Amino acid sequence: MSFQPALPRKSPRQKRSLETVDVILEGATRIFEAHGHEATTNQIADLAGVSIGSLYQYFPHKDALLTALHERHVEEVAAAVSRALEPTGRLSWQDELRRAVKEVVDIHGHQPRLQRLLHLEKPWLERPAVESQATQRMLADTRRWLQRHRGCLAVSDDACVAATVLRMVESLVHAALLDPLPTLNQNNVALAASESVEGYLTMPRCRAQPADL
Amino acid sequence: MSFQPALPRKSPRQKRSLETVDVILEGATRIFEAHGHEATTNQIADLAGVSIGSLYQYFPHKDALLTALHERHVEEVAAAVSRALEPTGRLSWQDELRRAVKEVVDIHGHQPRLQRLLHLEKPWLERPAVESQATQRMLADTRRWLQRHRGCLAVSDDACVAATVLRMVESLVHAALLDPLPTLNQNNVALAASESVEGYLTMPRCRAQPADL
Amino acid sequence: MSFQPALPRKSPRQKRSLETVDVILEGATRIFEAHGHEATTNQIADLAGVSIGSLYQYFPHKDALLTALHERHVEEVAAAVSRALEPTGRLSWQDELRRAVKEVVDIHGHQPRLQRLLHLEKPWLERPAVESQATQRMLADTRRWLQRHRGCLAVSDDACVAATVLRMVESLVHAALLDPLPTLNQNNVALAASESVEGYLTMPRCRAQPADL
Amino acid sequence: MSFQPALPRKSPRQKRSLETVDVILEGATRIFEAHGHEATTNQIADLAGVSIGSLYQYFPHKDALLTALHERHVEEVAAAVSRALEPTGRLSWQDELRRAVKEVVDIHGHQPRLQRLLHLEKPWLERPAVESQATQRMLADTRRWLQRHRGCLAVSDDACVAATVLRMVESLVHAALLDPLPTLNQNNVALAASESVEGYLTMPRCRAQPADL
DNA sequence: CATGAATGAGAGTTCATTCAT
DNA sequence: GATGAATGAACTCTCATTCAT
Repeated sequence: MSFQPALPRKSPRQKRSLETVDVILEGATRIFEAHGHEATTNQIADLAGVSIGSLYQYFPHKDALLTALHERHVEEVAAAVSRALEPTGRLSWQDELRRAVKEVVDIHGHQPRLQRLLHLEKPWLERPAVESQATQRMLADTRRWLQRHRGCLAVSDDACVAATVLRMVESLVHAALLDPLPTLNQNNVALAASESVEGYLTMPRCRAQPADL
Repeated sequence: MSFQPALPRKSPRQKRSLETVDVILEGATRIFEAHGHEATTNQIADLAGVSIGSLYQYFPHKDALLTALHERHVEEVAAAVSRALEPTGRLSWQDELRRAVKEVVDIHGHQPRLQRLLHLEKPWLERPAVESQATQRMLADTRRWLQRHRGCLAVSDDACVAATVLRMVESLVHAALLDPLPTLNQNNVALAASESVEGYLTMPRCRAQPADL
Repeated sequence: MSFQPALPRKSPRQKRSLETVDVILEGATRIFEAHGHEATTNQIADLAGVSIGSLYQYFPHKDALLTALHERHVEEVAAAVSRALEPTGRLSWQDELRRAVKEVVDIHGHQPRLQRLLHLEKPWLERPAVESQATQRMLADTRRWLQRHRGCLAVSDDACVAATVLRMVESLVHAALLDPLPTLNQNNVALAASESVEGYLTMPRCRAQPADL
Repeated sequence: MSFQPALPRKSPRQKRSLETVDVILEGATRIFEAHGHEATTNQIADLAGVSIGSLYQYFPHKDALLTALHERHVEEVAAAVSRALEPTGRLSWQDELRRAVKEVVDIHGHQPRLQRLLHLEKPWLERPAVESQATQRMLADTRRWLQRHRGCLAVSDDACVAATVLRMVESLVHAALLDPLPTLNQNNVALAASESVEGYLTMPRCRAQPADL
């Protein structure tokens, strides 16, 4: 996965630089996961075995670390979704869906606290191009998948449904992993999410609008 | 709605005290909404028009403010859901559902950033009893509603479905308000959420488990 | 023991007032002993079962509490010394001395931390008249005792020797109680102090001054 | 005198760091002497001409400054005593004693208020190893001195007598410097202390225990 | 390029004291 | 007189960031 830190002070062109960036992000992952937003840049540099000065060589400020981690995460999810929704020919649309959901659940299981942080801090981070690109890719992949199965699904507004589906999965997964209820936790999110989406995609689309809301 | 601040240093017994607590939480709401976790206790006290000392007389530390705000929010949502899901006789289950979703959307529309903050910090706040009580109440209300409409819905595992439904609504609403996509934003969350839930509740429950995931 | 608080805002003329003052000083003793200078006026008022406002009715500021406690202590020591050094006729001067030392040790054993605080903060407290009076009394008592035993002791400069003797006892007792060494602690201060004084009082007074210091 | 700050956050490895530590302790000495425990970490940093951040890089909290100063003081006294009690061959034991006492008096004359503060806080400071080592050294030096003069002194329990002697000197010096009486002040402590010790060391050791105390 | 000592604005919090009730 | 809610100056300590070495 080719990766560029957000607004890097200096582009890591040499091999050692790339390793340094990696080692820093590794440390950042661990420290943010452990301490949330309280994590300090010095802790991160220490854990990474790098001087604080070097850290600031590659990341101009603390949020750049989160931005970079967020990019990585989005890329990872987008890649997984892309893979899972590729046409197989062998699987039913339901199974393809479940496969995709399972991938997403797995990815989010690793660093729940960091995920939460990324997810919720997002609006205040500088959004690098790569982020929306990945999002666009996921939306496009999902739309293609919907179209491929248009026979079974009878969905009219592709774009809107794709967005809703992605959000449903993302949201339920985040919620279940980070704030589990006795009856909705890590073990059954995947099922619940898949079922929700299936239900949503197969519901009768034609209904009367509600009367007096 | 009877309200108790989390772990108050000194329980406010006199009328003046209660007003002080209220005015502080009012200020906290506004400042947290404006500045997120960067909000300063001094800013809050200032906006509330009380001295910083008074703030600390009722809230032993900054997080206690968030805890109290969280309680209030949970109570508010629970009350709204309870109200919306009450038997009407006049409305279809779909309309009752939409009414409830709309309430939830409205509540979350007020202070989106604060909501996000509460959501982010929640797992590290001291959870007061009232919180889980409200959650329990919502779950119970939802189960009762499911049972009332069991004719149309044919749901087997009440508890699990109720939790999933609540989570779907909460999650989609949060996501759409706080990280809107072009095709899934404030204007159509309510619809998308209602549709998702409807789909989920009406999907054919009997299916073979997937083969090779 | 008739007692007047230092600079009382209002003289406690009525019985209830006297009780209040007493109860406050009781609380102050316990809190200062437990927390040293960190003790807060609110803690003291709480423990005394009195409102903070009432405390300030009788003691215009925090140090006034220490001043009052110091007075009480000095009075107590002076009274004990006075009693112990009274002519008995039955006891040798050594035994009278030991009796006095023992009294002093006993008094200081009660609240060592408070004693230390009083002793070391003393120069920054406002010295009420009663304090130096008590000190004068002790010095006078000691001089009288020296004179009574002048046959055995052959002391020339009464005043200076009396001061030194008092200081030796006070100092050794404080040091041994508050910063005990393995070989000089609560159990043997009394003996060590008595011996020191005995040695001092019986040493040959006529000596050449040191040569080249 | 090799010196280590108490529990340093970061051990100063470079020359610059060592200078910083020194300059901070210099400032701390002056400010504590001037203001007692009211001294402010910011005042100290200011006077030292370093930022408050630097201060906290080497001293994890305010008390660590006192701990470090205490160490320095103890080391200084121990070194002085050691030097003064070294065998000379030329001087009588009385003169050696007086020389030692004079050294101790001189050291304590420099920052009386700081000495007092150290003495007051001592039991609540974290005692670094160096402290008790210095104390042990002083005790050992004193015992050796006692033994060297055992011909004149006929002391049986070395350890106990050494502790008592050290305490006598320390205590009298503190008392006279910090709470002088008209007849026992800076000018004659040295004499009074020496005399006390002489008397103590030459008193007849064999006595009957007191009858009825 | 790497290092890590230095920076300092500003955060959270305390507590002696006042004064309206 | 008694109460205790209110005050706010002042404190300790943190941590993102810089820059001389």
